[in-house]
Amino acid sequence: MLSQSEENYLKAIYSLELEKKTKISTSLIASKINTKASSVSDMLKRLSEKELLHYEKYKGVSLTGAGKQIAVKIIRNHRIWEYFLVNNLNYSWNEVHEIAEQLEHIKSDTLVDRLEAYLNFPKFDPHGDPIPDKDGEVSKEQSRTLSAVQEGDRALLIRVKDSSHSFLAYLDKNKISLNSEIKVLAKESFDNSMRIEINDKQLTISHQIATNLLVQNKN
Amino acid sequence: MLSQSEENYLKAIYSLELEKKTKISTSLIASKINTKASSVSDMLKRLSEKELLHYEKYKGVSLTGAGKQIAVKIIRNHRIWEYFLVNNLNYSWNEVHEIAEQLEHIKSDTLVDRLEAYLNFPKFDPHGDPIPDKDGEVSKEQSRTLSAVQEGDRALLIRVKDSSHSFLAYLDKNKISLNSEIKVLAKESFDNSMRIEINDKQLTISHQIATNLLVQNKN
DNA sequence: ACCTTGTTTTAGTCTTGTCTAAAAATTTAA
DNA sequence: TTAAATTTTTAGACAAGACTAAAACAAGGT
Repeated sequence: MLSQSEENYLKAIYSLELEKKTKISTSLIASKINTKASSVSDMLKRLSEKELLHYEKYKGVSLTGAGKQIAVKIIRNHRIWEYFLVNNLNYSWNEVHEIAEQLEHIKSDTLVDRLEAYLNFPKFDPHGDPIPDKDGEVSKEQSRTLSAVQEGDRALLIRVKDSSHSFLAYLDKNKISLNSEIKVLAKESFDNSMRIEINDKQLTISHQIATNLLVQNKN
Repeated sequence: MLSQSEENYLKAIYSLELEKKTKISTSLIASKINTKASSVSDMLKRLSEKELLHYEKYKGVSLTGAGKQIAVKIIRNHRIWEYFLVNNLNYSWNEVHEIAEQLEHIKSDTLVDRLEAYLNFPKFDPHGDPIPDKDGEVSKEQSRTLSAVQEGDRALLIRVKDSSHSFLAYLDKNKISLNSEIKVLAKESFDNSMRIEINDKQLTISHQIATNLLVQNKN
């Protein structure tokens, strides 16, 4: 049985492996989970003894199959709990992260599966992130960032890349919500900002914002 | 912010204060939470520094107001989560304890209150134990143990004193469930066992069992 | 190849919570 | 009211997980 701390390391390493294509370094992990490189070093040793990751001193790490499986399970737990908090307990999408960070570590062979069934097997969490099924399979949807959309085109906002409180609060303030249609009115080539229309309102957003919004083609 | 361990000590001491009228000793706490007296001694020192209990060496402990408040909050959390697990996720009453032991420690100012509202403010958990409200108030119902019921009388089973897995499994096996009417057919004065009728079945139960079943008068 | 810089690891310390063994205090009992 | 038995506390160790400071290593530039 793993500790919460160990689970958090696996989760962090997993998501780093997805976002960076390179080997994962000690300091990268340290900055991800807000700790010191020396602490990470200690933990990597422990996790590699448990065969949850491959670790060669100074060479970086990669998760083993077993490690990946646990990481996905924790992410699954997290997203299902977030769905519950937003849909059933009326939390808004920027309030749920801290609570789900705790709930994801509850140890039970059946709890999350039953919760998932109770919620009718949701496919995506409140931020549009896909919920892995019991076997860790993720239903892949093809999406691209809003910044890749051509001038004049329309697209459907289906997911946010950044789930930080401040980003979500910005979106709420500007009435940008999932499943809204976005039309790209103009792109400024100088700074890559863009003018968009969403829910009948016009708005200028920076490149930073646009790369954190994931969209699908309108069907 | 308290650790889970600290919260568990407070909870244990609180329930000992309710069941025993005497001062609570180190070894009593140790046996309640399955640890060693020396560990308890250490923890009592820490908790009394935090003003959560009164502690004089060799003299036993009692909770302060602040300590009691925290203990009640944890118990409230526990019972609301148990209610959710049984009523919404279809767990049976003997499966929920371990999971609720974890869920009760989730830190959030709003989570349990919202869950309580979602569940429509239940007054009792699946074992018939009363759920304290937000301010720690418990709606007191008057009950007595089944063993106090006179021969020939009827009563309503409203609560179980022992929530151990084995006791609950025994009750399930014998189709004894909350809110069933029980008629006391005969009492054996030699060993205080009794013959009862419940749900149209007759059954002989030991004194031990009878003292763990709490009943109310039939109205 | 060598030096400088930056990253990673090691060594040693701290805290929380546990344990065992031994000492101190209390209670019981003769 | 002393001695014996029991309970409680202290002392010292250990494990997990974090930190700081120092040492070891890797890499890039010259």
